[in-house]
Amino acid sequence: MAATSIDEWLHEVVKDRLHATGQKVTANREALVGLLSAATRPLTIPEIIDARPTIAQSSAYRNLVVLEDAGLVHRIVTNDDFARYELAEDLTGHHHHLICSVCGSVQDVPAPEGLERAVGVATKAIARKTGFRAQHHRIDLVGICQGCN
Amino acid sequence: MAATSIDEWLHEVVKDRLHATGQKVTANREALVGLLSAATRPLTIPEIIDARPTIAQSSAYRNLVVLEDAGLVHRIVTNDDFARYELAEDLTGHHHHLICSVCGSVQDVPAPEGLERAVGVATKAIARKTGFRAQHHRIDLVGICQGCN
DNA sequence: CTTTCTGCAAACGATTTGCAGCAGC
DNA sequence: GCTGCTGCAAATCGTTTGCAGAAAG
Repeated sequence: MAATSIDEWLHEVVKDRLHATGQKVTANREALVGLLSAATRPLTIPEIIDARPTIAQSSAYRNLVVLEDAGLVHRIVTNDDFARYELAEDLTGHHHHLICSVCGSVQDVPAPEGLERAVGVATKAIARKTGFRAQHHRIDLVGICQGCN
Repeated sequence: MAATSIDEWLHEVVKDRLHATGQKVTANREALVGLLSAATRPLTIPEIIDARPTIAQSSAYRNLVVLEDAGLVHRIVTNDDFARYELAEDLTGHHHHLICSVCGSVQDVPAPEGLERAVGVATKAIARKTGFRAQHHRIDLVGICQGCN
């Protein structure tokens, strides 16, 4: 089965950004991007290793750093034991996270437009008052996920 | 010099909540709350130990867990090396965080009213769509602080 | 061919924990 | 006085790193 055009586009982007930072395209790196791209939520290292046991844990950590430096991957830290990784937002679209306070799971949710507008307004007001120049923002809803209800 | 009435109220709350969870009031615990209450931003363990070198590091970690379980303290994890601690929001008022991507510092900022309203609307819409029942939210602006400009 | 990646195993470092003595109540 | 806190030092565990052989370009 041929790859979809979206996958081809993604692999093109991966190649470009890796080369731009002087890195090579390898099977491990493509597998990592493929995994993250297929997930609808940020993944932990154990989840990644479970899904691709042939990737050594140290290689996973190392490559996720490389991919993050290349601007392809974003690392998220919650109160959970493990960090989580997702594709950069310019590849997935802007979104926020629903974090379950019971089971610790993290779920993606598209950013509501009204909320984004309000953040923009607030950001400007804060810049005026404090001199803080925001580059981006992060909104988490913490609560109880459907599965834990 | 007598303690201010606010401090007395705070110590009363600390006593009540510690007792409610079967814990004792100790000098270390009061010192920790006092430090966090005086700060206008969440503090790291090194900052806390610097300010009160008589508290053993392990006691600081242990007591912050106790205070968190008592609902007095809130633990925050950023991408920085250390976790940060602040008083629970029902003691300080609802606020958000400005996180500097250069120096890693974290600064408190009061929650703008319009933004809170938009979050409330978005939360309801998300609950309807996904079944996620939000208990609270967290908004971080990531950017460059005044000092790093 | 040269440079960079990979896997293994060892190192690192923030946080946690066991234990013997001290303090809250 | 009994229970639970404190400090010290050792253990834990997610993450990072050194090194020798393998792959990318």
